[in-house]
Amino acid sequence: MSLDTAQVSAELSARGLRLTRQRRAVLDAIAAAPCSLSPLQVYDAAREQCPELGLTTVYRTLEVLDEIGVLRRVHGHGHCESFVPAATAHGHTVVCDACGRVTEFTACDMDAVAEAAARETGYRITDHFLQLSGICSRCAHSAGERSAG
Amino acid sequence: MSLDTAQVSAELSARGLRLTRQRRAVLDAIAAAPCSLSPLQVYDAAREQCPELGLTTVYRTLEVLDEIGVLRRVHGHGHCESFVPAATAHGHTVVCDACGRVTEFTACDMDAVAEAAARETGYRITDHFLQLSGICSRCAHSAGERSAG
DNA sequence: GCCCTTATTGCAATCGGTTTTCACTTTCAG
DNA sequence: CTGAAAGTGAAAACCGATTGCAATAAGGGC
Repeated sequence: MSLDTAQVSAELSARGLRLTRQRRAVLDAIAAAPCSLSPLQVYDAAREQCPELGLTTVYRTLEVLDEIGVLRRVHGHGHCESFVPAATAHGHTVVCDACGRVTEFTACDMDAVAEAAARETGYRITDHFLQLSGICSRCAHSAGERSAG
Repeated sequence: MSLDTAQVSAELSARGLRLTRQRRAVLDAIAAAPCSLSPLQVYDAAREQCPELGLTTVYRTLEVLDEIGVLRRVHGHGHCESFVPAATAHGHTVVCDACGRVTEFTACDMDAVAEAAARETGYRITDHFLQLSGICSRCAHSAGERSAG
């Protein structure tokens, strides 16, 4: 997914931070994953590229990368916190219940929902957290093949 | 909020479960709270009414009450899991960023959003988690008074 | 009321993820 | 090279959640 190393490096150094080998490994692990990863999963995956990586560093790195907007936190698959690459624009995520794959979508017409909710509750709505779940096309296909064959 | 003891008792006994002093304390604590409570907060609150209540029991009780639909889990205020009384129907929650108050709303036209997401991603959408956040009218008022006065 | 069965409870131990501490290493500017 | 600051890993601390287990309490039958 869209993880431009040069851009990340620029984002970091703009804040006096550095793109280290460990941070690169974390980034690569998340970019390569087909689904969201928990901190522990990031740790496991990134250690294949950087075996001396410590779990502490993973947590710190995830926090940094989330802060600068390179990663996005999602509530995924039983884990309260998992991480995916932040996509281009403001988007939401769909999680596949079968394989855990995370896909972003942008067709988010939440304005109508937010407005209706505001009318009903009297709140001034400032933010929303929306996450859909379902079955991705790949899993739907393989399930179809299995039940058909 | 709508926590009818008699009805809860019926729900429980229909499943061979019992409405104990401890469970009543948990229910009362959540019903009395103006916002969602984490398990630990429930523990603290309920112990005022039932000092010998154990934290273990709180966890087990929350699970039971969630299962029978008396409580609802929400993602609230930094806590991954908090609990509020379940309102009448299928609804979503708005959380006030200022005071933590949780209000349910039913105006949920997610079908359109889900359909758009399905078109865009190819997923078959089966479920959604939506939570809005903002400022409740009470907090909006007090903030307005403060800045105006 | 009493007895019996079974749900329920509290304590203490444990677990697992997260955070902190701290001494050491790396990076970068001068 | 040198110094300052960012970054790191291992171990310990932390903390919420879970589990095992013996004691307790609730509710039905009598």
